[in-house]
Amino acid sequence: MAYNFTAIEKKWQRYWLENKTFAALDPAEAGGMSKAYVLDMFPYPSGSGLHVGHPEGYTATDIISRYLRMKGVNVLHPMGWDAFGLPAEQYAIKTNTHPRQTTERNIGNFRRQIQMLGLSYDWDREVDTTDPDYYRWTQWIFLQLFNSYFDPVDQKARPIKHLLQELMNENLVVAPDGSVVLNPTQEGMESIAGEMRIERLWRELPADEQRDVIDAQRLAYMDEIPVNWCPGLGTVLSNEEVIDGKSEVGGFAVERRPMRQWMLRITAYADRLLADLNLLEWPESLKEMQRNWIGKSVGAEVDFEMDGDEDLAVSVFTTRPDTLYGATYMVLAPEHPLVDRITPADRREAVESYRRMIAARSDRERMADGKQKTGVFTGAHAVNPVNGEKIPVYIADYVLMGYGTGAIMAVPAHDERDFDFARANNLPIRPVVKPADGSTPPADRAFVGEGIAIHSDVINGLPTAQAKEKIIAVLDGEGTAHRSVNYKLRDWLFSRQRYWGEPFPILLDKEGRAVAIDESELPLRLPEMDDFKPTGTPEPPLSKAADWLNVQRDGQTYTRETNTMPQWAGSCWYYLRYIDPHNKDRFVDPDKERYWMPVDLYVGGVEHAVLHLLYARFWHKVLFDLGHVSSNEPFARLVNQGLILGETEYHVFESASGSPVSAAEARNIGEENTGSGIQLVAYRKNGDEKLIGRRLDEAEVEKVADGYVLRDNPAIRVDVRSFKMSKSRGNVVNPDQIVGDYGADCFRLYEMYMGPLEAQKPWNTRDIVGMSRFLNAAWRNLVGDDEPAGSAVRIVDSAIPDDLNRQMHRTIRKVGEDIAALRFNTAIAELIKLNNDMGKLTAVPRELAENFTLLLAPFAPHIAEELWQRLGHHKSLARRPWPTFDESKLAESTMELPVQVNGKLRDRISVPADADEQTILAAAAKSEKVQPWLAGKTLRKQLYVPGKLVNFVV
RNA sequence: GCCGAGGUGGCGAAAUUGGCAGACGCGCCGGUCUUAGGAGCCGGUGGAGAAAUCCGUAGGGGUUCGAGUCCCCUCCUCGGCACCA
Repeated sequence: MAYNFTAIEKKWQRYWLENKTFAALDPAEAGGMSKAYVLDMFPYPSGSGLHVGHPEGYTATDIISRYLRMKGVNVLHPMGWDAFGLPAEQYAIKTNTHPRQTTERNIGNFRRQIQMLGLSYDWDREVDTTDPDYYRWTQWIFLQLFNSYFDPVDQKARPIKHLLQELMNENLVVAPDGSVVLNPTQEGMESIAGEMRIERLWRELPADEQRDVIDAQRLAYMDEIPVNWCPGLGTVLSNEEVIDGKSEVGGFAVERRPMRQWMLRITAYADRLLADLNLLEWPESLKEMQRNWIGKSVGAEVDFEMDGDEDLAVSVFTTRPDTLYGATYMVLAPEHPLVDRITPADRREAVESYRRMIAARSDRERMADGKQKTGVFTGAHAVNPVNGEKIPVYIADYVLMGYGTGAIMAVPAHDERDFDFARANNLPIRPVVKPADGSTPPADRAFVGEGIAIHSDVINGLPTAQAKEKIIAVLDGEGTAHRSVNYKLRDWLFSRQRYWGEPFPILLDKEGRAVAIDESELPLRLPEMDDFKPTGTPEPPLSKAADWLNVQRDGQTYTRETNTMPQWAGSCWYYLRYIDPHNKDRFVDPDKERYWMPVDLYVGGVEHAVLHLLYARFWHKVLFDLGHVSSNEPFARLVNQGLILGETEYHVFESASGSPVSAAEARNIGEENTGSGIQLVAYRKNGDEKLIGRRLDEAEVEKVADGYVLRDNPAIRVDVRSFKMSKSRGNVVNPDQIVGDYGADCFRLYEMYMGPLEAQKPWNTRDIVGMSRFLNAAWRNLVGDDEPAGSAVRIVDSAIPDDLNRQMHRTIRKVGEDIAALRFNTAIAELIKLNNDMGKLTAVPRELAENFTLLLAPFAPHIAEELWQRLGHHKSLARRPWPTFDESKLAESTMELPVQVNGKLRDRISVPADADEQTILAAAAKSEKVQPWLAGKTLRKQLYVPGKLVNFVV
């Protein structure tokens, strides 16, 4: 009879909640216990509920947490809700319910689903980013950003007060562009300072300008810049939220338009965010994604004077200053501000029409064009500072305004893009670098590698690295170039024109300048509104909250900032709040923070690589600089769980007429939403004919040598693959269903047994039964078939047979090692093996039964607790000592050794474990199966690898 | 195109330092109990072969007594980036 998992699981889930079994101890109570902070990426509680992908990571961290508790470690293992955000609000609008209601309902459903899996969270530490007691501190951290600036000398954030002081005591001065620079007179530059002095002292500035200067230095600042405006969502989006020119949420079109927005100065931290990746135990691929996103490139900015306008120079950014002599033209981004100034009257028409053409094209169309490079001559010429040569200036959309200086020197001989453009416009191509190995580079494309400088005057003969150094030094001396570093990373666009987010703790005066509200006024609550819909314009919904909007302070009228923070704000620091979730005075108590941080293990999906994980690291570093946290990085070790795909599907391609086409004949296989759901589509090789995939039943296909074919038409190859689970594809597996049918313990085991945690793997419901059989067999082994309630009839107080004792110790070792290394699949395999062996006994010795139960507990906690109780214990096993293994019990008295002849296996011999090499070789040579292979041959060598094998070479 | 990860039975996967390829689970085959089996139990299961034996870790080459594992080349799959100067 199968064990009653439903009753058992309910019973123990209630027990754990009522007894607060998994409460983490505060440092004061923990004594000498070591700590472990084991964290899951908290979910966005969507309306569709938990997905089978969520419990994969949650179960992994749960196993670790339960294991560590049994090892006597103080474990912090919390869960919460990232509950602000677009989907809840979109849903609220669609159904005309307040997002607060839908969010509460979704959280309730998520909590129920997560608790039904028996995960050992400390529920007293649950956080919800939409709770005013939580977002009060999100707003507080925003004020920290607002009241700080980045000190470029020390490379760290400091309070804005410090900046003010430095300006007032004239260590810093204000440059013409409003930026803050070191006072040259403080730098031993008095001699030239007199004539160069264009910077101004703080006290010389009018009050308004003083405020502008300070505001421009803040880590949270307002700026009017071109942003990603998404009319479909009625909000702007950050670069990270735009994928292929469309919104990541909903897939709506995004357009560039200038808007005044809150920005966070993450670029100031680019270097530290990049360098500190080396301190982290994270997957290499994920670190690489962050490196790519930060996109550091080291080079030089070089000034090119404009021919005929001595006052005007255009600065270009290049990573290859060693190729300056090969620059045969210059290109500005079409929207570059100097274009109007340099374009002579007779070229205006051509330039303007090109710009109009570019503006009408979407990013998509631009990208689709690939190597087709367009552009027009401006009519102006620039002077190359290395040789005085006059080169034509073009505008072309392959140069981006947003990167570097928005202008390049074009070296077609050594840059692919410049090469393509030069070819298309008949511009000269002049090689100035030759390969170091003396080979001749192909003439039909650019040679982009490093080499030796040629035709380059002062740097002739130098290898690339040295040539770069020297040319920068020479030009720097002439004042026409300087070393420069550029990043792809942009400042973080931090405003959203939506209702369901944290309000900014900011007031705007009549001139639109920002004033922070006092910390004592936090939290600044979202106003209750019946109409929270987007306005259809960039004006945020909060502007409709008339009572809330206007504020009187000191006789002045202010309006509140009506933008809200983006979804990522709350998740930037939630791991800190878990440490001290009910603190009314601080966002986290410093002693507790020091005890628990950094997070020892963080598990979540790779989709957060450049959003959450980069933003959170940035906030953490700011908090660190300001002395609010003790750690430089928040997440010491991070693991990405692999995606769980839907069940494997078989498709045959069919032409429009319905006749089958072999998958071998298909190209560009992809998915398309055809209105009747998502379909697999492809095109016929050597043609444009569109093919549609038709889903097949497993029985209709057959495996052949190197693939699958139609059973009744083996000439037709079949497409076999697993798809990402999605509602529109209809292949989503619901955890409620699985837990109902098989129980939570079985579900947990199956998810962990599918394969390595990090691997992407297809779901296969049919396989679950294996884990169900395992649990039922374990139950039968210990409890028996028709047990009286509460008993464990198959337990005896006798010694464990030798071979089983050895197996038990082996299992204790293997399971412990595997859990520590997150190899849950092989740990479970070992438990199954031990259980299979126990099944051969007529009764199970108590020690074996108890150890097995404890080893099983992290994986299948409900059945383990029940078995533990039936074994006569009255308290939960959650903090029982983890079994220990005895090295001496692992040793066998005899060992079986393979015997090879010329590396091929011929026999296995059994010898005493302590036999010496001579004895073993002699025994091996005598083996009947080995003899024929040695007969008549000369024995050239005999090898004995201790404990491993014997090999004869003949 | 560039970067990263990977390719092992019908399927999911194992395999410390190079040392018995396929642990464990699914499926499948045979047996058993049963009024019944989509339950349980026992046995088998990489391919070919009656067997001896041979062949087998994407393909090709190499190093080695010995290669899934190390080196070189090629192919394929997945993920990321993609005019970033």
